Amino acid sequence: MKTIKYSKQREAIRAFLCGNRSHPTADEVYEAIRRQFPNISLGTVYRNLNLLSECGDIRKLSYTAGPDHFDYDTSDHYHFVCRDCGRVYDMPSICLPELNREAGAEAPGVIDSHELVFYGICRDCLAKGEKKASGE
Amino acid sequence: MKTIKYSKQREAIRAFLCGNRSHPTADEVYEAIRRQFPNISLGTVYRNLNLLSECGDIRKLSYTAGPDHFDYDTSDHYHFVCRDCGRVYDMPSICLPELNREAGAEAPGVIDSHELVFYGICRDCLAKGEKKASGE
DNA sequence: GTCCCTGCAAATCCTTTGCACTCCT
DNA sequence: AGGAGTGCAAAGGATTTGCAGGGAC
Repeated sequence: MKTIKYSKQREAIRAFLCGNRSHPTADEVYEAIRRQFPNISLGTVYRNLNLLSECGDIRKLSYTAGPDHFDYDTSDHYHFVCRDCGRVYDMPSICLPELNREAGAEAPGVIDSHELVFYGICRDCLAKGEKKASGE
Repeated sequence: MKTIKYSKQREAIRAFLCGNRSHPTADEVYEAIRRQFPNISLGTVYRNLNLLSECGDIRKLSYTAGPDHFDYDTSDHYHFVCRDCGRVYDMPSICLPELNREAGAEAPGVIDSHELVFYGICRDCLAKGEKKASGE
């Protein structure tokens, strides 16, 4: 088991994620932490985000071709991904044990109980799409 | 509406995908088509895959940080993604209208009925993992 | 003092794009 | 002829990695 030493940069990253419910990307974390540590590098942010997710302190969400998102909430919950803007939302309070049982029986492997993702278009992007369509 | 002209490269790509149930990546398509058109370029493969998916002839599956996968089967069905090897599998014959209704009611947007993805570890990778674990 | 962590830059992976040329219609 | 399609190479976004110096223990 690898030893982990204290670093104030890592604690700042952890604290930022903890107080943030929006599943920020590495770049968003970088921009936020930079206000506190102007010299921090993006590489360090990536290294720490990966470290924290390997420890199980946070979850790394790789659900699109775009940038990964990071979630401080490691409890079981599903996500919704907007195909338009790439944002990741929590799927509120949906618990589907019968789904996992039913799906698990036919799946080509073992499904992580909380690794279920719905894809669609979020309300923000729907609103923008309608605005654009009516304007043309 | 943009005019689309015939190209033998595109038809070869379409034919390859049609006869392939494994959701190949652009690179896998490239390697396969190269046997028929040794001078085809990866850029052309990407352009045609995007063109075909814009036409609705195929589906582009962007479910991980790794390479996208392409699916000739455009009918409604769900997918399983292996977090280990990145492969995409079909979820066989699972139809969950009650899931879409229940989930849709609380979702932060409109869910595409067939855009539901289960993440986990596939049987192949489970087998490899066990082999590696027992060997150490 | 040792080893982890950092900042920086270069490298990597996947995908898109600009350009000159070719092929379809 | 006109414009879509091609091959090639360069550019692009996101992430990882190598290295020399700095900090935790």
